[in-house]
Amino acid sequence: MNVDEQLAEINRGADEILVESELRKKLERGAPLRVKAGFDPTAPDLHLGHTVLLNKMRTFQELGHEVIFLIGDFTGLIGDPSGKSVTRPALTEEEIQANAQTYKEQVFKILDPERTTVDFNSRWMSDMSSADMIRLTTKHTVARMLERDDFSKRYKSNTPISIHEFLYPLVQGYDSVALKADVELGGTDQKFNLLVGRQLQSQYGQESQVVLTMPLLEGLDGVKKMSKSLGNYIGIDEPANEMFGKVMSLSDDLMWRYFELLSFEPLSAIEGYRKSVGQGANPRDIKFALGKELVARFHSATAANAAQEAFVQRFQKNAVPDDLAEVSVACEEGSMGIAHMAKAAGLVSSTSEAMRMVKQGAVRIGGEKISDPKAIIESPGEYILQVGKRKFAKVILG
RNA sequence: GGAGGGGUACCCAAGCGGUCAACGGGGGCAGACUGUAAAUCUGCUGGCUCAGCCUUCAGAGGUUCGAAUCCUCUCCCCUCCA
Repeated sequence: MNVDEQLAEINRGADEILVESELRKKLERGAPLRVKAGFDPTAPDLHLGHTVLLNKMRTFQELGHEVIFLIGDFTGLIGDPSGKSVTRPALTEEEIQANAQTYKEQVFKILDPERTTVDFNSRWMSDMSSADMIRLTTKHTVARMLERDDFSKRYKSNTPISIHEFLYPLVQGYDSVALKADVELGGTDQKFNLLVGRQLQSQYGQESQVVLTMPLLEGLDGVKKMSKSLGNYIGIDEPANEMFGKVMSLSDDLMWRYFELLSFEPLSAIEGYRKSVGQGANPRDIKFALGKELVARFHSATAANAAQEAFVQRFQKNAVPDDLAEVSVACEEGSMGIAHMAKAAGLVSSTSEAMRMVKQGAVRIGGEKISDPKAIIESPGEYILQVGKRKFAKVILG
């Protein structure tokens, strides 16, 4: 692939490339580039938001470059303040190790293991002497540090900034020095940190890395960025049906954003989808395609078809799922109140909630709606119990 | 070290002696509708042996017939001054 074609691939979906002419120069040398991306070890599970970046890393691999998946286990001790207006609590050593392990297990669903180096920045940071750390801090100024958006905001509004927060960009930047990175990828929220890397490299006498930022993927709510802590995510380890269902729960508008950042389909195909919806096609069917593509990527094509089929059965035809969980509920009195049964079966978290569900008409037994919160169910017996549209169980009373 | 402002349900945020299981918003859940777990509308959102009862308003005491609301002490957070 020639340089122009490579650049086009690299550009797809990217927010910014700083500086593109430098990237071109690096590519023209023909040697594999060292492409680095750092991951914060806070989230134990990768979600689709992370894969925006991983997909781009994969693109580099396909173009023959070397990718370094850097786990910021040392920086995790600091806690990146990016995008937050408050200091984040630092993680413990144990938490970081456990999370890092999970990362390793998951990234190869997307990345090619042959062309990936997994590294930890504690490797060079843990043993850095205090003197070297001070030398590192001489490479940057407070004024420049305060250029960073959230620092300057906090500074102006008299919100505290801890000294150690200044170290985060410096350490991340130093990682690029230690790794002699040619390119660093990151979310748009990482732009400042990535640029510090460029600066430090030249201070340490290296050629500066090229910075490539990717947009942040919005979570299921369509507003906030996808994150584990906000609960608005689709994890790449989730069961196929769950993943498919979550894709279907995206609003029709948000679906396009997901196509843009997650789909591997050519841009022209996506444009075609847009047109067809404009001409009256059901957005649901386009969402099916997206759901299938993603489920196929993380599970298999078979699983993707099954997931769609299950979805159609359950929500379009109101069928009871066939992979019903069986729950045995002990009952000595010969009968049991509906609310207690739902609670015992684990479909609701409290009997109070069960009562509410019944009053709202959300509870069915064998397809029959139960409207009396005090309904008595005979024991022994087997019942298909349903709470809401999504929670089912085969309850064996006895 | 000094001065001041705060800690209320999942989150934000009212309340400032009884009518408070606690306004409002967000989130979540449910129902209706539908072209989907989209959108929209409506309801619910501490627990229980549920027309009743029990435990909540940072923690511990106290005043009172009665406190989230008043008093005392403790813990935590924030701002300003030094």
